Amino acid sequence: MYVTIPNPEMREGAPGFLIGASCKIAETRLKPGQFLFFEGDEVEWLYQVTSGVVRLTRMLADGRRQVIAFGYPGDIIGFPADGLHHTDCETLTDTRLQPFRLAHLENGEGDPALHAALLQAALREISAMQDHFMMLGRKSATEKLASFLCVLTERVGEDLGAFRQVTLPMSRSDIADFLGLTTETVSRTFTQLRKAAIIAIDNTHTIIVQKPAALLSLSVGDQD
Amino acid sequence: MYVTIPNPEMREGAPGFLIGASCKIAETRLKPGQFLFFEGDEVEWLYQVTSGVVRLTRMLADGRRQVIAFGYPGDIIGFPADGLHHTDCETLTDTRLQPFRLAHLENGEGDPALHAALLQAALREISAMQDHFMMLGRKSATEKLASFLCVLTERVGEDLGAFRQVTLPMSRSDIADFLGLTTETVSRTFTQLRKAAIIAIDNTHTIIVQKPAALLSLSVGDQD
DNA sequence: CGCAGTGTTGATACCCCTCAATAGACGTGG
DNA sequence: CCACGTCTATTGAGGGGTATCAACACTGCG
Repeated sequence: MYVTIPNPEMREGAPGFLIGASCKIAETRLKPGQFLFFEGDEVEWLYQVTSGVVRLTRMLADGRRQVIAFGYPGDIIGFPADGLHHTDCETLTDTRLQPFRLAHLENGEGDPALHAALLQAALREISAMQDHFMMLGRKSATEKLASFLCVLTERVGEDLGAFRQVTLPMSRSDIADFLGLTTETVSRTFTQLRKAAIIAIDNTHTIIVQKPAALLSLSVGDQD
Repeated sequence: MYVTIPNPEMREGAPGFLIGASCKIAETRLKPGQFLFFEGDEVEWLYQVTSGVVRLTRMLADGRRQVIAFGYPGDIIGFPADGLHHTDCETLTDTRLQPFRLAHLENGEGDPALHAALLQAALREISAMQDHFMMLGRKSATEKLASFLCVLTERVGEDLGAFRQVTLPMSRSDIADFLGLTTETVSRTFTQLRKAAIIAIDNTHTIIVQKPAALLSLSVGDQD
């Protein structure tokens, strides 16, 4: 999931869950902090997140890290290049995953609907990553964090009477490495949004959006 | 083409040219500055660049632009999401393109080899974009430009006795919008590399790499 | 020759990073 | 239940890298 350009109509749409008839493989269950695969591993399975959240990361030789994406329910992860994983994948919460054979993407294996769904997921991934380019290359810290919160609130937020609440299972440094910022800047930007009464911070990992419209404005750079 | 992480072994490899038996559609020829498609257009064709260079861009409402990729010979462009293009595509030079029906990616249409090749191209695209995330999110201006020049030199550079020469058909502002910088910073960084005698600038669009090793060092942040 | 577009260079501002200290959250063990 | 240590998050001070604004040079073309 690339948390980038807020869109009230949710262009991407939740891909829905693929319960192909030919899918007889049992769901995988993982506890927080477990690794599903590492960069360089051979790809045998794709996974659709059923519940929970995972984090895809890539490292530079000198230790700099980039969080490539967060995987939320409905997202399909594990697409290979040249047969190999090019990211690490770690769970952030209790997570359930539905595995699919890579062959289902590559040749369908007798389930054209599943094949088509996996291919569409890969293509949507490309488009979503393009949004994220814009985020990383062209947006300010405030725009980045506002976009991040907008999209997450829209997709996984819970209604709370007048407001909307969203749980952030990832650390500040995960958010920073996703948005191309430092933890300090992320923290300061949270504080700034809180002081502007746009959000409230119930606890570190629970955000209440008090002014969704203002947050959306900030995310597209209307003002700052 | 995502010009990102220099790799002497060229992990991605040139995808090679797909001259599927079932491909009877004539090559498309375009002059510089022509548009192949726009964001929002319906996707009917994928294209493999045969010769020339194209530029894929995406715009923000306020005019900020992100160059998503440059398409060099061998690259396949035009992957849709939800049936639509999500970038504009403009030629930078005289360009020849081999069109492929989208259906060849979606269901093979009787040519499994072509189907597989197009799918692998899409998957490699995902991996290459992940490299570009690292570039946009975590690299300095010098590292960005050095990486850019390293990869381009490796892939489309010409031997010139002891040195290597590369032609840059794109403008400084195209490079800036690709790397998440301003034209001024790109220009200054070029000057800095020239003054360090790492590159020579024959003319604006022709670079001679005098110290490839030094350029590679800069690209991975060994020193600065 | 003159003009427009592109690229370079300079001066300055400011956003974000870096380094550092403090505060808060969480788990463990007494 | 509290004391303690560790890890994460917040806040502060200061500096650096890149953007911004502006002027000038270069190139191509009518």
